[in-house]
Amino acid sequence: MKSIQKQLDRAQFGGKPVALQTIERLSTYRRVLEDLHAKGIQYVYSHQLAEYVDVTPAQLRRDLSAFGSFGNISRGYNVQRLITTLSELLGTSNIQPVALVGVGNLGRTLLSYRGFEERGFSLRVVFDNDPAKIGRVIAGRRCFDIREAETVLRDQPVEIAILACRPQGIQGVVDRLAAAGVKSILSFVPAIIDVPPGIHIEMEDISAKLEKLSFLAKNRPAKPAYGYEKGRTTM
Amino acid sequence: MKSIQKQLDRAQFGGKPVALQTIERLSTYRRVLEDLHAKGIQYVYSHQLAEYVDVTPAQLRRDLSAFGSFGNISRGYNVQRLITTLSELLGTSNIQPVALVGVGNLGRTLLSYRGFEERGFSLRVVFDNDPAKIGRVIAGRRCFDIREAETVLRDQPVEIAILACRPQGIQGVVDRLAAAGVKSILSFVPAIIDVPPGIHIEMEDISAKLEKLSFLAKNRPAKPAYGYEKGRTTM
DNA sequence: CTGCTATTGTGTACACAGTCACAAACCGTG
DNA sequence: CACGGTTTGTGACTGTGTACACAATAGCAG
Ligand SMILES: NC(=O)c1ccc[n+]([C@@H]2O[C@H](COP(=O)([O-])OP(=O)(O)OC[C@H]3O[C@@H](n4cnc5c(N)ncnc54)[C@H](O)[C@@H]3O)[C@@H](O)[C@H]2O)c1
Ligand SMILES: NC(=O)c1ccc[n+]([C@@H]2O[C@H](COP(=O)([O-])OP(=O)(O)OC[C@H]3O[C@@H](n4cnc5c(N)ncnc54)[C@H](O)[C@@H]3O)[C@@H](O)[C@H]2O)c1
Repeated sequence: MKSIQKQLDRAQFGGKPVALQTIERLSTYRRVLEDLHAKGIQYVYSHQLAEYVDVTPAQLRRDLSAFGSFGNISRGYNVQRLITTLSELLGTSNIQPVALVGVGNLGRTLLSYRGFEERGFSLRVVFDNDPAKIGRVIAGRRCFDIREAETVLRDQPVEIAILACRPQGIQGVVDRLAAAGVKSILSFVPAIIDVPPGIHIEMEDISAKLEKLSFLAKNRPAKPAYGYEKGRTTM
Repeated sequence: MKSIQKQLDRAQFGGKPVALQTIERLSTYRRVLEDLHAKGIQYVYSHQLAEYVDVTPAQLRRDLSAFGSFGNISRGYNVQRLITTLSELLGTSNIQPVALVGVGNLGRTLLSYRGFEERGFSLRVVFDNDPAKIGRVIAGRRCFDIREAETVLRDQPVEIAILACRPQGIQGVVDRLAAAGVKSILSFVPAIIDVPPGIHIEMEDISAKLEKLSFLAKNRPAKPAYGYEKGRTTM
């Protein structure tokens, strides 16, 4: 019985290492840019966009510079073009199929959520291990036996999977998905998992986030108003 | 229109600054310790626990040392005692009431989830702004009008709230909660929020995590097998 | 064409999380 | 009682993410 926290703290792009935090900020930039685009704004300066995202302008420019030069030196960044660029970097230019394992309460909620499509993802392939669910159509998707993952994903390959099943036997699920070519996994399951080589697993432990918030609620910085600035949070 | 990513990257404990990542690891330690406890293990060495969590033993000891000295020098850490200590630090020794805003698909899923109780949280107070839901009892909780937040939370104070509502008017919701004494907020809503002073907001943007995973799936490190060790992931 | 202003991209400096390595403390054993 | 073995807690160091500050560049006005 083991587990990890670290697993991979750097990504690669064009041979150069990129901080994972940079990738996470790209999502934020893209979302804010979408809002600006919806407002008809065509160009934006780094200091403007940076203020929206509450990041220093230098941080924003440095983040982008890891992938190339996208700014016009005295017009700033073309909103439309930057959105396209970021989408390409994140791999969401075209809508991307995603697999879901576990069609319980959480799984069904995710299936009926429309927000994913807007961000370039589509929960297309659905698995479970409950005979009562296998073969049935749930939220428009036919539910497959998890044991057939390799077969099903051969016809309809996916790179990303979401885990919303019970902890029991989850290791087998992960190994199966890895064998079927899945590259990345988002897990809502609070269980310890051996990560197969070449796979990246992202944990979404809601209880852990609550614990963090609980700590912060009880250990507030002693001096509430000293150089304090109203912060902002995105998304 | 603004937003943030940073907002607060250090916590405080006893006047000393503590890295936020340390807090997050405490959750992991506690979870693994619970498993060990369930197995009847009474003492554990830092190098053992560290291996389960895939952290260096020094990291583990350093994390704990930010809060005191809990280890017996040649017996290691008392599992039971360390669980208690971590629970106290995280503020989950006694079950803690949490408010939920928005009883839609996601909200109802969270309400019916039993995992929170096991980790020391209880979704007790429920709000919405839909007249069809206000006053009704949903999953055993009576649903209140969000506009009455301040009144309701005066009788039943909570420090933590979860947002599972629509983005529209979310700023008003946050301000109301802050005025009602809420200290920490976990938001599933992909919207830009002005954070009132003294409040901490944690974003849970599932689409952003998928984007990160998409990037990693497409930009895999060039050399798959070079000094590679099978990693582990917890929870 | 020249000078002025404003912005991008980046070399450099800094701060800090994570690692190393060791002194101090404890235990068991002979 | 001494001693080798083992572990904790922590000073010192390193790696790296972020911030600063400036050179290079573009536009524009006169
Ligand atoms: N519901 C929530 O709000 C919530 C919140 C945080 C985390 N989680 C976690 O998400 C997971 C799912 O939660 P839920 O409330 O939907 O549970 P659930 O019991 O309602 O649904 C679980 C589903 O997964 C299926 N399943 C179980 N084992 C499987 C396997 N090995 N392979 C394929 N399918 C399998 C079951 O048949 C069932 O349909 C749990 O691990 C839970 O801890 C849930
Ligand atoms: N459902 C998912 O899987 C999922 C995943 C990620 C993020 N989210 C986000 O979570 C939020 C909720 O998602 P959902 O699928 O449950 O939506 P939903 O429409 O089913 O439910 C939203 C609920 O919030 C209530 N509400 C709206 N505005 C409110 C306000 N100002 N104050 C109080 N209550 C209000 C509505 O009356 C409704 O009951 C959305 O912002 C969504 O983007 C959902």
